[in-house]
Amino acid sequence: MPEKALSSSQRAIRELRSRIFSGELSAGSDHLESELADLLEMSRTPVREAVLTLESQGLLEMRPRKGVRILPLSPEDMAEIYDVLTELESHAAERAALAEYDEQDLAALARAINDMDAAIARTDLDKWAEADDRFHTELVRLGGNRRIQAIVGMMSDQVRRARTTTLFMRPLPTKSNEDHRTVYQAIRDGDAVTARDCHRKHRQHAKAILVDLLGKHRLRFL
Amino acid sequence: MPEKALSSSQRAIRELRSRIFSGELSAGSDHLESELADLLEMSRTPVREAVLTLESQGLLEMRPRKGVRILPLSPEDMAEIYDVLTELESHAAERAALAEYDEQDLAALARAINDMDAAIARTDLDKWAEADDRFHTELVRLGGNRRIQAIVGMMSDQVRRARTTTLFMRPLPTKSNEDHRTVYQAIRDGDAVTARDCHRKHRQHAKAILVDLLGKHRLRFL
DNA sequence: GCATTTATTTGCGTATGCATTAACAAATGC
DNA sequence: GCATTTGTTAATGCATACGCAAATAAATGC
Repeated sequence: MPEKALSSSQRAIRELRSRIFSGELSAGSDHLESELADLLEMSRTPVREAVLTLESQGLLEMRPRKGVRILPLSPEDMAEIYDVLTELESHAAERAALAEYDEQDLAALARAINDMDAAIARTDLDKWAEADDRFHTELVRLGGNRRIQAIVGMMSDQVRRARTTTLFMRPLPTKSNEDHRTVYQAIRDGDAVTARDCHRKHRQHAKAILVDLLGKHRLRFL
Repeated sequence: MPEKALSSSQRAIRELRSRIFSGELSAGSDHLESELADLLEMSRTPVREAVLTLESQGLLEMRPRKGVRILPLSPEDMAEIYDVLTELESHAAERAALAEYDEQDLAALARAINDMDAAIARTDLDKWAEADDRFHTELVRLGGNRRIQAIVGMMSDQVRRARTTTLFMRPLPTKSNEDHRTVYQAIRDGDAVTARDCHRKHRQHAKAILVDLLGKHRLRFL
């Protein structure tokens, strides 16, 4: 229960991330270090450390004398990110299938799938997105490669911002969950090839839909 | 020619990296921030910023009151890294094949292959390793995905340390260059599937050899 | 003699101040 | 009137300083 006592730098990272995702710090905007320090009610030092970290994660960019710039994502960026996610997640799916997990181990995965079904039935897109996130995170975790987990985590963060915008522009992702179930069964049955290929197609499909959507709506930046 | 004037933080990053790769800062060793500051002849602040960056790149770890620890790489770590490299590089190979490059564009790739042949003929393993690096870097560059370039760059850095040790324990990589040529030809001919699959097998093979080597020599950490 | 508590040291986290440098504006020369 | 130069401002990069928390050593009680 003494869950407190997070260092200012860590808080700065969390706060800045959250404000970037919420749009409070919008993409493309410039901010001074001192401005961010005021905003978070701490001094420049921890803010600077947080900004350094977030810069190396590709969320923003420090430009001397210009301020900190929240990086906008172009459709090309989204395509790049989806390609990385596609390759690394399908590898994770393959590995998960080879790991001989039992249903117990896969419970979280199954729950995420069910939650998505439930959310779709209620047309609750936010809940669906949350469960979808959970599915992918859990899948990668089951893959067992911690470097992949870290990379996918970073890339997913960047996608998350875009999803807020695009989620309500696309048709209900009803078919998506069929893919999830197939991947789940393949993992449970130890069918590595199917797990890999199916998840790969799933992600490639998602990428195609997104890129198409961005093109249709002339969304050059997010 | 006024190529100078690099910020202290940037210098700290370069210096620390170089000293980590050279072994001057050996894996597993602990160092105080102030100690590193003395070593680089600057104050703690830029060192701290550099350490933050290198930590997010997985080269070291900050442990409060314990100092910064140069992370050792276990065989499991190497396996993880190779899996990431395998997936992302084969994607790059696929994309490069689809990009319709002409021989002009692929000149650097061809040169790297020839340099490897030459190095093998002279049994110059260092030169071979350098050219091999060049081949993979160029391949990923041709793939066109900048995020993949960044990730592969980071992972390759980590492998580099291990390679210094293992390079002289393995047989001459004569067969390796056949793979490189096949990939090259597939890219030139626009054969994406072959480029992808062949490079994938190439990397998986390299991983197997390395892991086997580490196991044989009981190298638990590098 | 061992354990628990207290004191001391040591290193990190954060703040603050100063120096440096780039951007912008104004002024002067052509 | 335009360009080049100089001056001013403002934001960053870096260093120093301080407080706090943790690890270790010392000391006291049992």
